[in-house]
Amino acid sequence: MNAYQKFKMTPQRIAIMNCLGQRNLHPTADEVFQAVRKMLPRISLGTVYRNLEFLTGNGLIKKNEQGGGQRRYEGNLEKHYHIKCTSCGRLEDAPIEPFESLENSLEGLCDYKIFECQVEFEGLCPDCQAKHSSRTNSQAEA
Amino acid sequence: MNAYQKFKMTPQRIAIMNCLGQRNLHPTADEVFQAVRKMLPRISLGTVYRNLEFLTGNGLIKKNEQGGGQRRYEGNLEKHYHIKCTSCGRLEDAPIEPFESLENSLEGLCDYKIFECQVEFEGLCPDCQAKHSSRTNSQAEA
DNA sequence: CCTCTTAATGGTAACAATTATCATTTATAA
DNA sequence: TTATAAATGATAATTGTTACCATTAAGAGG
Ligand SMILES: [Mn+2]
Ligand SMILES: [Mn+2]
Ligand SMILES: [Zn+2]
Ligand SMILES: [Zn+2]
Repeated sequence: MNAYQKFKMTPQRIAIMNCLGQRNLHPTADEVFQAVRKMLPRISLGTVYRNLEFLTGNGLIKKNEQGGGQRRYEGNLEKHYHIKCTSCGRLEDAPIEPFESLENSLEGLCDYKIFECQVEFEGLCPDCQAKHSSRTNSQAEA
Repeated sequence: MNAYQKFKMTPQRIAIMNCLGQRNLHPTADEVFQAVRKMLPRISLGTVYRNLEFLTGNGLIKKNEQGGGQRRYEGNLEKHYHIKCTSCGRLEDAPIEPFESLENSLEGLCDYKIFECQVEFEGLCPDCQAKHSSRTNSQAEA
């Protein structure tokens, strides 16, 4: 019995899972809503929020709460780090393995019971670097 | 000339800075508002937001956008990691030094221009551990 | 001291993301 | 079937944040 079948998977939940199935995709609730309503035109945004929460709570997807803006969700359950573009908000998986030593580094150093360690690199994506340098150039020209 | 004096520091801005002066304190905008209005009863929440943004933009304080909930601010400008209690939301500084190797680990591995690396440990604070175990106990008793 | 100019403020309305509510629909099981 | 419970869609409410704008405060000459 696969983990999937332990839960009541309604058509709405399946559609949401499918939308998150691909790797390195981190849509917001509204982006999931827009994608899913192509298959289920009558689905409501509330149902999307409710089920993103349900699926997260049951460990079928992951919620990404970092970043001031909207919450993001993903289907990639493997431990990994993220890179965020501070200019356009783009979020993607970082192409490195998690640091074993980092995860355990607080052992015995504080009274918290640590479960997880979120790592998010911040920088400029290639597109935004291009935009930024072209803007600098045109300013120099003017 | 101290960095402070390069900017017009209104009484409101000074009060906000004072509120953030202590280490290991990460109040939300509203918590800053509540604290500051004890000194300046006529200050408005909009002014607090506006100036938290101003002070962040000028590097006098730091904004903490991680965590789904409210934004948090702090006066501690040194690079450091955080621990967040997933139960009560408490946020504090992690008692370890940043990992040099982590910060540079993406060098040459992606096309982003990386500036920063945010690290946030997640777990249960001592208080919430106590609450949680006492609840478990009373369930066992019942 | 007066103006003039500009920046900052307080108060409030608008906004966007998320959550709550509730009547209706759907699934499950006696 | 009928009964029961869970999930949904539609929409209202809430929350954190931003935008707006008339008023106030601060400087810079004169
Ligand atoms: Mn990811
Ligand atoms: Mn801190
Ligand atoms: Zn970008
Ligand atoms: Zn706690």
